[in-house]
Amino acid sequence: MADAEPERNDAPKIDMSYLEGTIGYAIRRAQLAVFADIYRSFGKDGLTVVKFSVLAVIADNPGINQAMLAEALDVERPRMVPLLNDLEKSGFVSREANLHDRRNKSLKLTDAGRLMLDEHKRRFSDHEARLSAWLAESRPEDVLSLLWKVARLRA
Amino acid sequence: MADAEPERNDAPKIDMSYLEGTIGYAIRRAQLAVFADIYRSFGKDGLTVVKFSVLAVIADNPGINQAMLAEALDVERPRMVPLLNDLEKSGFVSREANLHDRRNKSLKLTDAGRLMLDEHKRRFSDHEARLSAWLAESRPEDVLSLLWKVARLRA
DNA sequence: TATTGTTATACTCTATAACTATA
DNA sequence: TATAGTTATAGAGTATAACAATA
Repeated sequence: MADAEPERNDAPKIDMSYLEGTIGYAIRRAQLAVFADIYRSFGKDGLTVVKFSVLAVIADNPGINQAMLAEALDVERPRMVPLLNDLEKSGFVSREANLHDRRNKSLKLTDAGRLMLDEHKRRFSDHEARLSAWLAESRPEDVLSLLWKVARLRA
Repeated sequence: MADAEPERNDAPKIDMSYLEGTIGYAIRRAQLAVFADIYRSFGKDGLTVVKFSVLAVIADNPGINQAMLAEALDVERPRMVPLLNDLEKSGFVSREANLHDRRNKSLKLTDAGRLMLDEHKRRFSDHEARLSAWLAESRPEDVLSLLWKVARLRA
């Protein structure tokens, strides 16, 4: 009943008390629960979280180049290449040559990309509403209990 | 200055306001910051976080089998095999045949495994002390700000 | 039939190094 | 020389399917 006890009643009796008392383990489980819930909202036909993030940043920063985008999202530059290849192939992002500095490519959303992003923002807000409601129910004060509360979102 | 603004002053001016307003993005960044800090404490010669978790669970549940361990840590059963192979090769874990049910293997820490675990628990507590001190400095009340505060741990 | 440990496969992610074309 | 995009590579992590031994 206490928020600090993240037990599942169907699980066998394994002593996890040490790990469950650490913020590191709690935040990892909480993050996985949140992402699982996001994917629940995105659905089978949905974008990955990373691609959604890429579209969201390009939308608010039209003309941004790949290096800046990678830095903003804290992923390595080489990671952006297959990601943007896919998004370009899907018709959501355009890569235009930058005339002022031909090393750069200027990233923009296509109309289809804008529609896809908006649709996923709607789906994302379903997730956020679910999470907010879950936390509003009874929000633990200490950090560890709060993270375990998040981790139990639709556990 | 406000806790809700996770800006880095060295970064270029990119509008990240949408993602930074979501718990999903904040908890991901917070989790990465926490793990980075754990690895800072574990050091170059240290275990991975997963291997540390495996040792910690076996220590408190001697004789546990691989399937139960996998379920407890929420990793797939096949993942445990190379993990335990490594830990066995390193001399930290023993896999004994279970006489009552010969499908099972009974996992135990070796003396070296116990020493390795204890050493890493000490290093882990350094991390936790650093994190606690960081949060005690000024702990934001709302979840989003709290996560961004965590995410800025040694950012 | 069901379960444990295992193998195999495939895809994603992370982290580097190095190449090319530009500047 | 430095930077942007790219290629290549290697190591983790994730997710499934399937197999042998055992129950």
